[in-house]
Amino acid sequence: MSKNEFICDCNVIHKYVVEKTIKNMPDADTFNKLADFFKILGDTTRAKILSALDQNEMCVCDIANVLGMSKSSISHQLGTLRRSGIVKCRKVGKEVFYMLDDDHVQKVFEIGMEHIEHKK
Amino acid sequence: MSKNEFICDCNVIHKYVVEKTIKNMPDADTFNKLADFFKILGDTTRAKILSALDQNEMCVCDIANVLGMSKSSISHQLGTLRRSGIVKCRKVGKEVFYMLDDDHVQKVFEIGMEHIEHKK
DNA sequence: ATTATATGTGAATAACTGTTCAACTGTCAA
DNA sequence: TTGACAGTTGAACAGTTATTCACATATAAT
Repeated sequence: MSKNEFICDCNVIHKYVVEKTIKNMPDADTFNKLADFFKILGDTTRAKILSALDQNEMCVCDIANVLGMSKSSISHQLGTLRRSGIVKCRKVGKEVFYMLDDDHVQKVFEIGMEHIEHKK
Repeated sequence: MSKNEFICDCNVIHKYVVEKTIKNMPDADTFNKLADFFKILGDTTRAKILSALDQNEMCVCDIANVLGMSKSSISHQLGTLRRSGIVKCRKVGKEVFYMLDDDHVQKVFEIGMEHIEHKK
């Protein structure tokens, strides 16, 4: 395999490792979904929302009060979380109660916390 | 507690829940660090880099080839990962070999993957 | 010393994202 | 029906970020 078969502007130093690693890499679609999932968690506001919902289901107004932020901002973020399948909601009269859709989120959170603690 | 004690523009509907949740929320610094950690994982390029490094330690050039991207781009991202304490490196002559710093990253990745699979 | 190669980095650009604002929908109560 | 309120949403703005480009640094080989 010559250097010209590679897309990038490098020489190949460790051909075997490169080829083996390429072979074992998940496909692009998986990485996109995975990155999108972590991107959702990678925002302070959304992280706080999820932490709050991990304790109780709550309406938009409650969450806004817990976080000390506007309803609009929270609603936008809840929309993002809902479209990503991370929270779901139920409507009761004028209010909309949000809750975690999935317990994977909780697990990921816990390990993230462990990481933070470990780095202190 | 009157509505005026709250920062946001809402009335409080479920006072008990709000107060209890505020009491149990981790502090702001923790959320910032947690969000920063997930933000790092929430990028396709960095996710691919970490997935590759989970298989082998690799030099910048190898990673660039595995991902089909420029050395410069990869080096920038590795700098970000290094400054976040997620990867570390060792220098051997002209080459710099990168590796995962911490096995928490691997765990988080696995659970993220599970989440993706679960949602299919 | 000079050259080639591996990597790092600052500046610039383009794309993305979170919050605010204003307007809107839908529901309840009078 | 009218008013009040919970929530949603689109547009705009400001801030952030990923990649590219050009150049700088460091090491090895000649």
